[in-house]
Amino acid sequence: MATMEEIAEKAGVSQATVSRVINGHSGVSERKRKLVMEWARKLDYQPNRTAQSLKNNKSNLIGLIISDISNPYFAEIVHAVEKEAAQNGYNIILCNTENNLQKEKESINTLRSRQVEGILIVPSDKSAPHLKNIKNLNLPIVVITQISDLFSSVAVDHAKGGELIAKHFVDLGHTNIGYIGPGNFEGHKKEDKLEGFIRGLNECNIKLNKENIIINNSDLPELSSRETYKKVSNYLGKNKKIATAFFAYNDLAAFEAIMAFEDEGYHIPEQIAIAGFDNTSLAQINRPGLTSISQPIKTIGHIGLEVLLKKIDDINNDDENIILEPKLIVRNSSLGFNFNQK
Amino acid sequence: MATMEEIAEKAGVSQATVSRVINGHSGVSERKRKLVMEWARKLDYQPNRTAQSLKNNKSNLIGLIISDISNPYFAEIVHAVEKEAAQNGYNIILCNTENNLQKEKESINTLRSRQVEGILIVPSDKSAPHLKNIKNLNLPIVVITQISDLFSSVAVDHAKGGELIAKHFVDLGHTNIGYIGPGNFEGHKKEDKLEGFIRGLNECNIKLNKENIIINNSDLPELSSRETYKKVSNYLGKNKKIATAFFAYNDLAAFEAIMAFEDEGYHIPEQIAIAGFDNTSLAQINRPGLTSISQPIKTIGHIGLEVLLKKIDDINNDDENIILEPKLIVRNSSLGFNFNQK
DNA sequence: GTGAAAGCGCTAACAA
DNA sequence: TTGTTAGCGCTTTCAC
Repeated sequence: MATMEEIAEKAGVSQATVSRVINGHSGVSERKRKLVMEWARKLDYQPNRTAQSLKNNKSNLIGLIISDISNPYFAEIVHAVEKEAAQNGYNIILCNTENNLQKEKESINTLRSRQVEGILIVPSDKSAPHLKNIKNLNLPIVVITQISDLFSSVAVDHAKGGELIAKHFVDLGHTNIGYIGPGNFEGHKKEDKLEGFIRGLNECNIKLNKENIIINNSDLPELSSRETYKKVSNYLGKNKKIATAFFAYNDLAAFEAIMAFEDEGYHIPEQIAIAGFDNTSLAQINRPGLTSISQPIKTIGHIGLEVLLKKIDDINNDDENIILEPKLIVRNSSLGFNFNQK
Repeated sequence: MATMEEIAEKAGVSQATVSRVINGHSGVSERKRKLVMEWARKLDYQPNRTAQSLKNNKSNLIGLIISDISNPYFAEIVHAVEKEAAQNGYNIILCNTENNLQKEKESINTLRSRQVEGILIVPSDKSAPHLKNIKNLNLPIVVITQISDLFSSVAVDHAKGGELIAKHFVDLGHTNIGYIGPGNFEGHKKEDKLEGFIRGLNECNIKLNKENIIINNSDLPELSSRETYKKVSNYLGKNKKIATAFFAYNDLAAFEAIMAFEDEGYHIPEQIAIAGFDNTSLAQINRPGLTSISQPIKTIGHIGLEVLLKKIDDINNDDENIILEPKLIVRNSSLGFNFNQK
């Protein structure tokens, strides 16, 4: 690729003058300006951003760490962030961690090495200890889709979302209710959705029976592992009095669960009501439509980057936790339940 | 962030010695090696990849240009490519073009500026003229998910996929058959799937009636535009003798079409058989399952990067078009059709 | 209005 | 075994 030096040579000016012209600085004679522009065009000059970064100590690069891009919800996040970043003159280096903490650590170091100006992260586990170490790094970090007590963050109130589902089930008349997903039972990691769900049920004087909590703490990619499917099948094999309504911690898990239920002969939604979380395109497309909690994805991407840019501008900016409202989207997967069945 | 210079100062050695130690070169005394390593650790040294890139003229960066990351199929591609790249010591700069040719052009220039060593691209339109200009750029480019006559490429045989669907429909007994998607009718861009579909039908002596071709050439993001939905609704409003089986050019379009059909009172699959393309997770999850053409995503990502790395290694390597076999995945969206209906 | 020169952090050739 | 030095492509200061 052509360099300023080459243009300078062709145009018979100094390399400094070429720099001035390319960057639109004033104080260059019209004659030379034109000459330089012409040669730049002829040689198809593209500024070397690596050299610029080194010199300016500014990379215009953002790191984006995602736990599982195969999940359509996270793909939408990537979409929103990339778009927003491009509009602000930034490029995205994407790191997919596959929910692997080790990869997450490595990604952060790689991105630091790459001189990214900041990192947007969807952490595998927001309470993981290694995140504390980065706190003192002087590297702007914003957590998205989860509220963080360590960094600035932008997310919906997951607990509130769980609560909405709980009340929805209770409103419909369910009393024997279950949950499918990761959770903080038995030493597992904290899951706000589950806590909110339990709180919501408790407020209606309903208890979440421990037997109806199907814990899935797989760190494997969602769909391919079929972890949820297995756990649900296992649950159905062991329990006589199965719950009539289940809250699955995300849409993907909900669909896996639905498959397991149906393969065991249970009809959805007539015999079992189910709700998911994220309101992905799948929830809308599927028949019956999946009741789910919608998160304002674009807003999360948009504000997430905005907060990050503010931090980049001044690292001493106070951390802020932007909490957005989840919205219950009711579809037939919960409405179609038949209370008159034997 | 700490630099080699700082480590050198602390350790009382020259910066060159620090470089030798960090890069594991031989010819450094054990004493100094340990000293340097210790200070590197203490200062949490991370090599500045920008400086390395500039010096070595090697960025270890790959550009990945995707037309629409919101499409789960492309998200899977990104997943596969990122994984493969990371394993080879490369990072990915992601550019989403939203099927916008202008953005595609800009992305390519941005990536060149960023000194990427090569580009993996899912082109919006593989016959777009601007791609020819990049051909002479000396920049390794590999097209994925489509076969290209300009660059190395890795993809399934889309025409073959269309053909498989055609034969499947005919095997089932359909004679009045339709297509939904972009195509080369009326000056629209070339679509291999459609051509293969038509060829497959012709071989069975069935003609694709022009009225049953629902052309959707939207450049907008797939799901949100609801372009396909509108086109299908429009088709249903105008036609009396609607086809009994439709091939939609991708799963997303198939689902949009299904919604349109159902909203107009047609039952899927009893009254209309439908098949998609890509075999996304949605196809499997949805009830009825969507008959679709499966593409070996991981293989495409894997081989795509492999071919690109070969080109990076030697730009004079011959172009190669790796054509993979599509596979027909039959599900109820086509099997459940009822031929006995009035 | 213009050019010479320093320097961003690093690698590698050369000298000692 | 070690240090000095040039230079990757660029921006910017300084001197003319």
